[in-house]
Amino acid sequence: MEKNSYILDEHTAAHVAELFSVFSDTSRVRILSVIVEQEMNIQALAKQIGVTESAVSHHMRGLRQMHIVQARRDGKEVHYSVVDPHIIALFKQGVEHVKNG
Amino acid sequence: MEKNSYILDEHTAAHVAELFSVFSDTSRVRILSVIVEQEMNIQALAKQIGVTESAVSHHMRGLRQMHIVQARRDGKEVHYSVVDPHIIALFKQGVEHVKNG
DNA sequence: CAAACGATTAAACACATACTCAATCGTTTG
DNA sequence: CAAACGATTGAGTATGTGTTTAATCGTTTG
Repeated sequence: MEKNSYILDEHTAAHVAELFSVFSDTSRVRILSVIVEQEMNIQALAKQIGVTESAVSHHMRGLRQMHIVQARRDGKEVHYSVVDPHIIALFKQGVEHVKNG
Repeated sequence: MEKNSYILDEHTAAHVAELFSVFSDTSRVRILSVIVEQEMNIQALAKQIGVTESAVSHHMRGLRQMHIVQARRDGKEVHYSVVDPHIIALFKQGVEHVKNG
């Protein structure tokens, strides 16, 4: 058994960090807490969170690029949701940890 | 059933974001990938990761303050490790998600 | 087809974060 | 008790990130 067999290589570690970064901002956490349960459009999210639609849209671009959210256009509105069950599970596990002390 | 019952309040969301921030940096992820499995001192970690001891120590201060790591002094050396099983599980779940595509 | 509306984008800014260097602390050991 | 060694801290810096404002895009509707 190698002595240093555990450490993650830089490349993998960077990806892990990138994944967790998704959940490392208060606004994004609030956005996700909603669209993990039900899809919602930019405007409604902006109103609930208390930031501009622009800010939400910026977050959504990042989340889209990371394949965390799915967009569905319906007329003028674009509805976002989270589909990947692994992502949902990871997020909820973090939330539960906080809620249970 | 309330329409907006899902959204996390700002305070809770901030704590969730803070928790996930622990895993949102490449160096910290590499540090944790080691001390989740075995305790290790600053110098050895610095060597493995390729940063200064100072940098590792700075990370450890943050991790200590968040109660993520435990320090054990042994002579001149301070050995760090992760003990909370919820934290370990959360971290490993993120790593697995990355490793399995 | 023009006005309205929701979403997106770009630019600019404020703030946070990770790092190194240098100085200092705490412990051991010659 | 002084030198050595590992760890910590503070200062300074460079880079990254979240936000807003203003302009523009895409779709619907009067």
